[in-house]
Amino acid sequence: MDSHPKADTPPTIYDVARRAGVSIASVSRVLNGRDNPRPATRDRVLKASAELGFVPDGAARALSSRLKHVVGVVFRRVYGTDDGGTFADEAESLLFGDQINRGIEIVAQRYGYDLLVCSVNIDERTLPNRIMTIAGKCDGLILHDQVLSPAGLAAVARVAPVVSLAGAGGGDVAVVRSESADSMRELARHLVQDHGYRRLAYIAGHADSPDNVVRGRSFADEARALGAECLTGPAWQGDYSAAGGVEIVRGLISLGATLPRAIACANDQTALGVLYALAEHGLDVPGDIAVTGFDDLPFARHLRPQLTTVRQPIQEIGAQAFEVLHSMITTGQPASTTTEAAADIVLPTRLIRRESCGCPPDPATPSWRRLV
Amino acid sequence: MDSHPKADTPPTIYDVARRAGVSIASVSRVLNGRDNPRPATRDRVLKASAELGFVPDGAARALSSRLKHVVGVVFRRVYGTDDGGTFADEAESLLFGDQINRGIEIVAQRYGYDLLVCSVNIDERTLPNRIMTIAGKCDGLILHDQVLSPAGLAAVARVAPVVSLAGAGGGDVAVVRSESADSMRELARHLVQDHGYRRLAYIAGHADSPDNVVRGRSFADEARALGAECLTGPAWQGDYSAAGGVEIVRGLISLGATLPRAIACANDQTALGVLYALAEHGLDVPGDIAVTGFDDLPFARHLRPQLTTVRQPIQEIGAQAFEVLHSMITTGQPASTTTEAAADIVLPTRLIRRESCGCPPDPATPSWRRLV
DNA sequence: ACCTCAGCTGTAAGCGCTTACTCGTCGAAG
DNA sequence: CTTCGACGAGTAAGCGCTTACAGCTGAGGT
Repeated sequence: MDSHPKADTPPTIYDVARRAGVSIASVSRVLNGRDNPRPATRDRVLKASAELGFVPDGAARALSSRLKHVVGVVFRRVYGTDDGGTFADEAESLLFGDQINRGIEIVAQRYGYDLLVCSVNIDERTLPNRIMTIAGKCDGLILHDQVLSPAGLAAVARVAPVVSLAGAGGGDVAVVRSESADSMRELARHLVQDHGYRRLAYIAGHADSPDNVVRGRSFADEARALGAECLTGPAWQGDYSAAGGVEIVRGLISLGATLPRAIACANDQTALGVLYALAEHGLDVPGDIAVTGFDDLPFARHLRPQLTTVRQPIQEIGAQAFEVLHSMITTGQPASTTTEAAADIVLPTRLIRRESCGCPPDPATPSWRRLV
Repeated sequence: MDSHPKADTPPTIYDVARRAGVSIASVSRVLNGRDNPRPATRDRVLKASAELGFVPDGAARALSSRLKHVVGVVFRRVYGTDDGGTFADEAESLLFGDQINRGIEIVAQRYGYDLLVCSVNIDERTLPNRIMTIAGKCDGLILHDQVLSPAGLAAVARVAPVVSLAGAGGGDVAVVRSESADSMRELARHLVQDHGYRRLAYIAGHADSPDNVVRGRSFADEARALGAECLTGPAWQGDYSAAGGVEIVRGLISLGATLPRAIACANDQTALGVLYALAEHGLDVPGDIAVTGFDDLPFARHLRPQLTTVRQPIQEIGAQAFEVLHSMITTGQPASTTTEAAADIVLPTRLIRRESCGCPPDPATPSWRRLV
């Protein structure tokens, strides 16, 4: 341990070079694992570097190598509509987004990348600017659903490689999403054929979410094709939040509407809200009304009743997103499977039948929420 | 909208300068809001920049200005011990850490900073290296509790300004934490004097967490000073996780030990586990045994019974951490309140009396978890 | 003993941007 | 009408690193 008069400025590669008695090129080579330097040189450099506590400057490295080894991740901060306190902390719950980020991070680390995260409030005025700033600080961006309009997406894509999650893609924007149509059709079949429900409804998510559109249409089409009725429309327009689900059910009930026998929700959170509102009015699920979600977030199987839902490989989505982005970064732009358009990856989903649709409970799922 | 033959390389400040017919210096000045350039020049630059879709390169900017406008945030990824599935997804719940990050982010954005986040697994071999890499990519670091040893902390602090959360500080490492001693003493008084419990226990968190040590000692000392008994020691050594809480209670019960009348836990998560294990054995809380937590995470008031706990201003901790770090970055190192040692900020906490200690329930706290 | 070639190491040219310093220019004061 | 000052704009010097290319050294071939 030596202690040089602790310069006010951190040591640079020059300091290391001087101390080791070599050129900065050699230092760089050693530190980057090139095999040119011979052992003796390598050792001296390593020693000097350690003694100085040298840490290469990321900015300089990035500028020189044209690679920052940083990917930007932008997701929407959820400010749930405050429903009198019940779901006021919904924004604080771990949702979809955080899990995807975890997936991204895990793979990113394997490639030596770090995440520059940025949660935005959708109605921010300066949003485009902020995203551009982020873009300047990383090699590529992964944008969650609902953070930018297709036009905005295209604009960003002109600046850096972009992967959009479950959002609108096209142009140079790659997309990673999960299958929605088949599983929603399967859900409709399950509800209509297996349980015999004839009157269904679909509570939509954000109207401009491609995923939501597909889910709603597939579900409704299949249900109707099987001779069942499926309510949709403005009265069933949610916003992916639990509060939204509560709103809709309360509204319908207060209007004296006859609720359908089964309600399929655009996502688990909405289903959570629906479950709450239904319980509030003494309605039994699935006895009186069946409810289903989409996502299969961890809490889905801890609810009472356990939520029937469609499982998305959430972390896998993040992982895939990074893989795609990484290939775009290294190969230069669009990175596609084989064609020359941007990639569009669709991950498989699976219908998870639990109690809320009317199926028997799974005794193998313990839960403290069922006990306390 | 024009579309130049889309160069394979993004436009630089030179391209903008050429297009606007000015020097790069002027472009830089305009883009950085200096007021020198006169309106006419400014407009031409802005126009050219917009047409080209120019976004300044963060690395170059950082290298030149010596400021990256990025702060690194490192926190521990929780891989809860798998308790047979019940708490297997504990790691996936939004906990303490995420909320702090939110707080950091909010303030950081105000200063034009972005977050480079990195969740680490504590037993990672390459941890020090990875943190050093992160350090090279940002202007300063905020390290959550339990990610680095004091020695490791000191090492990183030699490379960049560091703020440690609720962890060990000292040297050049600033610390932001919340008050623990007073509130734990108050809790002890409440349990002993208000409720009349004579046999208490404290389930500890990680033994090397300064916060944990203070909490435990304060609680035990006060309880004993009031003539009550307070169990501590190896049998009560938890690890801040729900699974840990379950473990301890189960162990004690299976050993046929007589449980104390009240159990104070190092944090809410541990309390959650304790509640679970107690319910598992048909014990009533607070009827048979009172249980308290620390943190006041959102779920605390949704439990049945509602959890009595000590509220930490979680987001505020993050916000303060950024403020401190920011001043360290701008003023150069240690940034302290007045002295010349690194800052040590202590935020106030508050005892929240709810049901689990024996107090009457608060009817004003609605909760879907209490309904479903 | 000389030449060749291979393998290290050093030299230097940027990477894209900020900014001190210099140079013009134009308006106002003398 | 000359001189000075203020201010806008250009020039160029880095910021700390990577890397192509040049230079040097010694081993092996003839």
